[in-house]
Amino acid sequence: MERYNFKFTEEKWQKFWEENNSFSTKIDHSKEKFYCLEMFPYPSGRIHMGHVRNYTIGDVLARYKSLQGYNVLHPMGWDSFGMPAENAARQNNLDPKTWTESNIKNMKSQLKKLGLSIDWDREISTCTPEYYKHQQKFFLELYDKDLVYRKEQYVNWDPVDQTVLANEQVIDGKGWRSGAVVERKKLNQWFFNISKFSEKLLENLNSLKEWPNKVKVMQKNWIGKSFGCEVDFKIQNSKKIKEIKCFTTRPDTLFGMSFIALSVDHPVSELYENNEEFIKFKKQCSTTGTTEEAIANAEKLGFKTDLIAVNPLNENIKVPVYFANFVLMDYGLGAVFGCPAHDQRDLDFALKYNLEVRTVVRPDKSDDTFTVTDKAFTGAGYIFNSAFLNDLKCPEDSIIKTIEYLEQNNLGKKQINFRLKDWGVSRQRYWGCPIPIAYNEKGNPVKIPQEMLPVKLPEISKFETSGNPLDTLKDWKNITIKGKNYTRETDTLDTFVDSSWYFLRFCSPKKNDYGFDKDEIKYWMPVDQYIGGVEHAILHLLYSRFFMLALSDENEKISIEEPFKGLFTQGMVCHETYKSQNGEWLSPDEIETINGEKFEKTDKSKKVKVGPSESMSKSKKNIIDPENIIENYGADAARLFILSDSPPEKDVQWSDEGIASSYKFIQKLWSLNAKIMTEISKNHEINSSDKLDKFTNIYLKKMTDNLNSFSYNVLIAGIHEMCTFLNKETNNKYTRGTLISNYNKILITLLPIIPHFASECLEINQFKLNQIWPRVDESKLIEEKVKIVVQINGKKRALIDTERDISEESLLKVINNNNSINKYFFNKDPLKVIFIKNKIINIIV
RNA sequence: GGGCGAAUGGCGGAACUGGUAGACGCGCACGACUCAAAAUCGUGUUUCGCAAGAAGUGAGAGUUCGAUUCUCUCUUCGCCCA
Repeated sequence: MERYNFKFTEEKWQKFWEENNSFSTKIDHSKEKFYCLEMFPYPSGRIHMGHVRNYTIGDVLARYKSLQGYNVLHPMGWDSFGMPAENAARQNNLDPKTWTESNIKNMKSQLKKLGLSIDWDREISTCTPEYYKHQQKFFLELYDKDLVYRKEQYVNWDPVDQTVLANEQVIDGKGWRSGAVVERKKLNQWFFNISKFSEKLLENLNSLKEWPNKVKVMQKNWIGKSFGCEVDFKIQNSKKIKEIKCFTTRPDTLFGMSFIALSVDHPVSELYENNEEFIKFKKQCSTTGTTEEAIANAEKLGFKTDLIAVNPLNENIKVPVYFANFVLMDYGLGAVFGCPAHDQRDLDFALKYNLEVRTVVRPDKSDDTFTVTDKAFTGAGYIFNSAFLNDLKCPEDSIIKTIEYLEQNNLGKKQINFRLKDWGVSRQRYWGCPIPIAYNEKGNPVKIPQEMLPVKLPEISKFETSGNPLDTLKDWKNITIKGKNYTRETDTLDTFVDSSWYFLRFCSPKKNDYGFDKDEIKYWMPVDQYIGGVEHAILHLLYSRFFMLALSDENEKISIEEPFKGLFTQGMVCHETYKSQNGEWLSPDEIETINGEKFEKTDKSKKVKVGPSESMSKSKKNIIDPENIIENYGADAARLFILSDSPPEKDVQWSDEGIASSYKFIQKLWSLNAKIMTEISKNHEINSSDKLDKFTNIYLKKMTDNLNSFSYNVLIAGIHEMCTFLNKETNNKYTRGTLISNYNKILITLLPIIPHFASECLEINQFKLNQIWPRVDESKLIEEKVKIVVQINGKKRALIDTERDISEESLLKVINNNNSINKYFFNKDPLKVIFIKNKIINIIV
């Protein structure tokens, strides 16, 4: 028998699918639709194992749903704007467009080699004007709806690269590429008013039944709804400032207040504009990063003003007002009152500046000795030292009571606050979607008229200077609209905008006059199953949800609020890490294993240090190139292995043994196929079909259940069992008809996982290629013989074969007559018997 | 510090609503084929024990006839937020 030639077979079927447009889809109202989407890739040039895993999981589902008779939409595209293209262009002296396009070409051919059931007619690329022109229209649409606005915001500015850095690009206060000390700079930026939908985005999470709970929790925390109250503090000694409003979630600790802390950007700061000490302090604050974490970890610093604030609940408590580095203008009102005893940050601050620490909550009502000294008490308890609040249960009763009092006396009001901030979408970069805005001489923005869209990115041959090339392209930058002169906005949009609506574009990728077609959307949306990495659990998913709301709000064209009905987050692909004796990272193909020990390939006297298995990354060189794997083992083996070792939602370890074993298993299935075909040709007429029929149905049930629950690793275990069983069982001389009908069904179940192999087997066995997922015959699942566990005092003592539905009495009779069991309760009367039909009997003696 | 989740053989992992713990794979051992090796096929493989048997799902308690599964406390690890 010939060995299975994966190279020949895989090429053959990929060609077949392409020539027959096997996966191209259109609306078909006679069928139920299924929109299966995997997060589209950034075209870095080569696919990595993470892609292989992501797209294999999606492909198994798409092919399975398709076999079940659904009209499946399974598209693919490219998230092709973004920084790596600019970096590569600078390094290699070419332009981002050429670089990106050639990457797309490479990656597309690599993806095709995986045998994915993708409708390539719907391919989109976000860096093309055909895509981003619609995005510009959406931008203006949102602008008209007041969902887009401009404001000044601090950014991380790299003075060498002349560019804005994202928080994660700032390492130890320095730019990740230039190494220059990063400055905080205020820039005018465009924002999407995502916070308008805070409540809706939070509330709708409840409707997402097919999302992993942890993602919903993450989003909930990110939106961060908090109940609290706005409190008005009278300022005693200033003519200009009469009052400062603070937001707090703990108004019940007001009696413990000992200072007020303001953000350096708080309006009150105008009073100190010319104060040199204050200017110095403000500058010092600007050296701490912009992340909440950086601010939380930084030493608490303050600048004392001469203002004195009065406690609204007790006029005798008068406290100083500080500017402090841990208060942000973005949160609440940029002003908080400090209660050191019950907030660690406030306590750190108070201890530093020698402020009073007044304890007002204690864990126990009667504990008169409880006082906070160096550790803030934030737990639940009872209020004391607080006049009319004394002895109230804290926090549940005390907060309500305080807010009631403040509202009744016009001293403050109940307030809901969200942590979610508006989405800054301006990026000072070239390789992104141009923002369709221009400015007049006064600097006021105007929309680029519809007929002048798209605002195309001007082509450049290479990056010469640092900074954004759009700033220096005068021909592009200066424009005339209706005879008047304007300058263009030179910022481009965050690439998260590109990916916030691409799933809509896939429904009608060629539509020219608008981003999507409402009939197509109505049929295909929402995405039934979205699959991707958990690293996008917050931003990408939240932004996409926002976009759906922003577009459907006041827009009767579509009435879908949530874009992704089901979400599945897959784990990462890991590999062992290797280091040479002098501590350099080594890649797996620089290693050779001799007698279970690992050595450097180039010098086999050098032993290699094996490190823990970690997510594949360039920096640790623990990367396996999927293209090599496909070349050496085939796409089916790669697909099989990436699914077989771990549940898809958990991390999987790539191993040489594993992929080799999958490869061997396919060869084994190939021999099995040959064996069965030989048996079929013999056409025996002896055996009853019962045993084989039963097996097939049990197998089918398992396969179907495991596919529905994403238990792909268990599903593959089932295929192994099937192979072992059939190898033995086909010796039992079944009739031709029995073998064909059972084996045909089994081959169909292999189609989603190893499609090339299964298609080839179907074809050479002369089975039909277009078949539907086999139905489970429930009547065949019933066993007439069952195994019953016999327990004595809860301990398993025996396993007995009986006929189905045996009664407790008859079973006890059998047990009493069985010497190997009755020895365990010889001479003792059963105290109690627990009997579960067809399962277990437990005798207590 | 808060939230969420996890912990099962040498390893990756199975176990439906509480009912045979360790499916399946890797690794390992032995055997067959071979002059030999590779490949392939077969058998075995939680631990202790020659065996009968006993113990056993991170640790400790609890509920139950019965707990990997439910409850509580703790430990370690992972992720998110701070």
